[in-house]
Amino acid sequence: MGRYSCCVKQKLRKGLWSPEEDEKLCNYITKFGVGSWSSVPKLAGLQRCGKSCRLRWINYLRPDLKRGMFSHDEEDRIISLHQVLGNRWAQIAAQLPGRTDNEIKNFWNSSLKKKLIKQGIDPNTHKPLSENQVKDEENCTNNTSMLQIPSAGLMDQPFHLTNSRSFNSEVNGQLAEASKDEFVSKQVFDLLFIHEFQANVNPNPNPSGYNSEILAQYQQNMRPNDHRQSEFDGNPTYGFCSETSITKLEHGQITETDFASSSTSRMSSSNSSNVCRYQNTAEIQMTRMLENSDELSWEVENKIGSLFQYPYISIKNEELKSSPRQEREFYGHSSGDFMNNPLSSLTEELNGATLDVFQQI
DNA sequence: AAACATCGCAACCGCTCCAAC
DNA sequence: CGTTGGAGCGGTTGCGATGTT
Repeated sequence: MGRYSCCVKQKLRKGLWSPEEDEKLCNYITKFGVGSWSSVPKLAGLQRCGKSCRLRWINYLRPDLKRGMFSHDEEDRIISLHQVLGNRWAQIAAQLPGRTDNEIKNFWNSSLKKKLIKQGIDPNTHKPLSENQVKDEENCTNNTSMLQIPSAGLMDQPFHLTNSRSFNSEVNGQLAEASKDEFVSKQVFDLLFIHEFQANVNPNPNPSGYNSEILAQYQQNMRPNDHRQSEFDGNPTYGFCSETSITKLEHGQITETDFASSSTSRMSSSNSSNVCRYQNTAEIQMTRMLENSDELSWEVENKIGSLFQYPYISIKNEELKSSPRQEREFYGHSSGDFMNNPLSSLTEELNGATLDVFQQI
């Protein structure tokens, strides 16, 4: 049985918004703020559903929205963030003040994807494409969101996120789809790489997969923070996990460190103490990983590089506004770039370290 | 100039999550 | 503990603008 949209059900207006409707919505929200979206249309005198009003406000009418083309900086950040987050547009948008998830999603699908393919990079995996793949990618627009997570444990069994609700495990070149329940639940994926990474460097690896105790704790303790808290605050968010708690392994126990509430997630201005505090937090994370690791692949290293790059890029943005050349040199994924990172000592430490992780899931 | 193809963006749809009851 | 409704997310669609033949 199909579902009817709320607009159809209530015989409400659909389609493009007229300037008059925009004005009504703007006036209402400016006056009364956003309360319950479902009551907004009625109170604002609009023949629309609340959902439609919400979308119109968020994607178009919000005063803090940036307009116009994406800058080169934004482009780079989207690509880098997508490499880590996949199609989690809302989380990507949270790192780009003034941009909406919809806008970024459209920009990705219409422009960035093609750009990467032209550069010989698979937009899904962010890995180099073979010649045949380049042709295939150019010829067919495969909409499947296949995020290969190139993290350590997935070296032998790469994972593909086919969509946000299921994922595949590739074993010996064969894709075997499994429901999220057969694995560890979507939440674990939502913990993002660092969580995944840490879950797998637990000191008591279970050869059959994730340590069930740790996983249970993950599922119990960890969930992405409500993004609503940061969506409209107007402050740029910094730090990789601004909307996601991050965990530490302490004596086999998982404790929660809320990035959003730490100094790392938000900076009102450039401030060196923020750098230090971030670094401290990162070091806690990384040290714990190192304590439980022996070796890291280049993939893992790159991943970590990407992971810790964002906050620093943000800081650099503030610091290097007057020096576009330096700024430009910093972006990207080369090791040289990362060497300039205050966190570079961490990556140096990772070289030659061993990681006994991600045997399988 | 007209017809057709392609592109980009705004908006919609269907789903999940979660809080309230 | 099940149900309900609101909010939000990601995928998809529709349509106007632009380019090409």
